[in-house]
Amino acid sequence: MDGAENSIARTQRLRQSGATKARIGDVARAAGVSTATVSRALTAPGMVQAERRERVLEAVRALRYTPNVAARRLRTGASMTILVVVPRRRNPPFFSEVLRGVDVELANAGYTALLANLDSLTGNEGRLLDLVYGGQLDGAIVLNGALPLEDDRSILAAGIPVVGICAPAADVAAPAVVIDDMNCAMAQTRYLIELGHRRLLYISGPIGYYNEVHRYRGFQAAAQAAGLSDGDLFRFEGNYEFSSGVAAGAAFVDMARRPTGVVATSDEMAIAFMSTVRRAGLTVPGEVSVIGFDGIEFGDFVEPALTTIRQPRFELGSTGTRLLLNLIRGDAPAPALTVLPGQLILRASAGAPMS
Amino acid sequence: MDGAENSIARTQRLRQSGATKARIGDVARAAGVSTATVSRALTAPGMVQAERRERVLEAVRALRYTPNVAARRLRTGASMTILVVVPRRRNPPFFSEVLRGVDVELANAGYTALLANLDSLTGNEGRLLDLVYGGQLDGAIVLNGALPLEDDRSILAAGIPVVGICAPAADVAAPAVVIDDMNCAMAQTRYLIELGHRRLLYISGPIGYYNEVHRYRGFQAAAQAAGLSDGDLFRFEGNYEFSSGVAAGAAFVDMARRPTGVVATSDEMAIAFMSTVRRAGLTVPGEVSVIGFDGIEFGDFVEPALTTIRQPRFELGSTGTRLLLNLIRGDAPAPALTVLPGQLILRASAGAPMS
DNA sequence: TTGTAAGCGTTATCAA
DNA sequence: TTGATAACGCTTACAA
Repeated sequence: MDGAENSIARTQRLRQSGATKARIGDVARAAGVSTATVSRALTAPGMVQAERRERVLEAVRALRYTPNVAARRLRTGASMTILVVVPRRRNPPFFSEVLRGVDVELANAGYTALLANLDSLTGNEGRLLDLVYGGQLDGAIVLNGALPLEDDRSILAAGIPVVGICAPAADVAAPAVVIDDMNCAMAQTRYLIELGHRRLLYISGPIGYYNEVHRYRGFQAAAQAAGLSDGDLFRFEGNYEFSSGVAAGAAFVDMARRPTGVVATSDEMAIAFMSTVRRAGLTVPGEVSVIGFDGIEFGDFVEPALTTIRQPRFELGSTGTRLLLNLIRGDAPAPALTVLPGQLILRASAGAPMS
Repeated sequence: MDGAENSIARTQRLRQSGATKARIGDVARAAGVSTATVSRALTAPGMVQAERRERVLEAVRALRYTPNVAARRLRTGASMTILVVVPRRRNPPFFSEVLRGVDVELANAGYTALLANLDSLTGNEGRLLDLVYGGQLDGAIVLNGALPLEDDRSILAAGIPVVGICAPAADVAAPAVVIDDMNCAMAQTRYLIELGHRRLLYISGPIGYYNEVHRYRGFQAAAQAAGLSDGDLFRFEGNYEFSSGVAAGAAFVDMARRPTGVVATSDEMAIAFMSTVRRAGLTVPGEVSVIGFDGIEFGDFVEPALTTIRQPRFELGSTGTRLLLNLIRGDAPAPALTVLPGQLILRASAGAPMS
C-alpha cells in the first residue's frame, strides 16, 4: 500500500515537473492523428496508410513513447507472461539447462517468464495464485510435478493452460514432456549387467514420485530379465542431491557383501557416492562400478569420469514450452505425454567386476 | 445478514453457471457495500468497520474473488515486479544460489521476479525494455554487469532503481553488492606462496571486466609483496567455464618450465584444469597445486578435493535485493559499494611444492 | 482507412 | 467511516 501511494505521488510529481512519460494521446497529437490510429500503427501496421504510419512512428521515436503494459493488459486480457514453477534448489546444472530451453522458446514467441522458486514459495503460494487468478498469467510450466496450491485455489482451477516438464504436474490432466525414465533406467541397469555385475545397488530419488516410480520399474525389469535374484538387489532412498550420494556411499562401505554395481538416479548422487567410497579406500570401477543419470558436464571432470545417461535437457525445456504455447493459441490438442529419449554415455566409472 | 447471504448464494450460483470471474462490483453487491469499501477492506483493512470488513471478506471467499492485477497496476502505477538480469548460462551452481538469495528476499517483500536470461535476450532486449518503459517493472537487479540496451533506451534511462550483484552494473552509478575480489585473490595467491610456490599460473575470467580486473590486481599485489619476479607469473585468459580450465590445463602440460601453483578465478576452471592435467599424468597437489574461487559444492567431490575461496552466494543475492527494496521505498540512500568477505576453504588440492 | 467513444477493473479523491 | 465517481492508458467496436 505504501508502495502504491508513493508511486502515485511520484507520478504526479513527475508530471508536474514536466518529466512526463509520453502517452498514446501525446503521440496522437504530435502526429496529427487519433489515438486509435497510433494504436493500430503499433499493433497492426497493415491497417494504417503508409504515410500516416510513418508520421506516427516518427512521433513515437521523438517522444520515446512506450505503451503502458498494464493498460494494454487490462484492455486485452492477455499478459504474455508464463509462470515457470521450479523445484527447490535441486541440481542446478540440470535444471538451468532445461530452463534455458524454456527461456529461449518463450522469448522467441514474445513471452516473458515469471520464475517461481518453489522454495521461497512456501507460505507464499497465495501471492502466486493471486497473480494467476488476477489474470496476469497466460499459462504455466511446472518443472517438477509440484504445483502451488491453497485450500480452495489451484493453478489448474484457474483454468490457464499448464504443461509439465520432466514430470507430469501432480494429479493433473495437463500434458507433459518427460524423458523415457523407465527405458533409461533399464539401459543403465542392463549396461552394468552386461559388464558382468550380478549384485546391484540402486540409489533412488524421493520415493513415490513420478520419475522415481518409473526408473525403479526399469531397474527391476532389467534385473528380472537378467535373472538376478531379489537378494542381490538393494535400494537406497535418496533425493537426487549430493548428500544422498554421501549417505549411500557410507552405507555401502559398511555392507557385509557389497554389490559390485551401482545405479544412481542422478549424477550428483553418483558423483558424491564415488567420492565417498573412494575416500574410504575402495576403487571405482575396480571394486564398484557406478552409472549416473542426467548427463551434467561435471560428470566429465570427476575421477573416474562418470558413465551416465544423458537427458536432452535443453530439448525438454523447449519442447514443453512449444507445447504450452500451442495450448495457449488453442491450436492442436496436445498429446498427454511426450517422451524424449535419453542416451547412454560411456566413460570410465563402470567396468567389468573384479572376479 | 440474511439478505447478504442470500445475495451471496445467488451470485455464486450465477457465476458458477456463467463461468465468469468475479469482479469487485460483484463482491460489493454481495456484501451490500460500495466497491470502495471492498477495495479498502482488502488493501487497508484498518479503514473499514470490523463488521463490514467481515461481510466483505466473506463475500470475497464465497465468490472466490481475486483482484485483477492489471487493473490494480494501471491504477496504482506499481507493478511489484523486479527484473532480474542473469548472465548467459555460466556457472549454474554459483548463480543459482545467488538467485535463491534474491528470490527469498523478494518473496518476503511480496515482490515477484521477472527473470531475463541475457542469453535469450540477444536481439530481444527491446521486449524487455518495453516492459521497463511500459511501467511494468519497479526495479532491476543485474547479476553480471551486463545490461540490456538499445540505441536510445536503457534500463537506467527509464529511471527505475537498479542494483548490481557480483559486479557493478556496467557504466552506471547504481549501487552494487560485490565480493572483496581483490583481497580474495590476494588470499588465494598468498596461500600458495606461503606453501612455498614461487612460480604461478593465474587463470583469469574475461579480461577487462570488473571482477577480473580486481582479482588480477590482487594476484599481482600478493606476488609482488612476496617478491616473485614477473618471469615467474603467467596469466591464461579464461571465461570461468569448464572449457577454459581444459584449455589452460592443456597449455600447462605443454609448458617447458611449469609453474607449481595455479590460481583459478572460478571453481569450474580449477576443476577442469585439475582433471585435464591429471589425465596427462601430472599429480595434484604433488606436481601442481590448484586453488579455486567460488566455493561451489562440487569442489568437495572432485579428486583431490578443491581448496578454494568461498563466496557468500546467498548473502550476495539477499543483501543486494534488500538494497534494491530500500531504494524503491525511497529509504536511505544506498552505499555505492557493499563489499562482502570471502572465506578460504582448505582442502586437498594445494600443498607444498615438490622440491 | 480513419476517428469517436466505450469500456477493461481498480483505487484515490472528494464530499457527506 | 463510507459512497459516488473520476481517473489510470490502452484497444476495439462501431460509424463514417
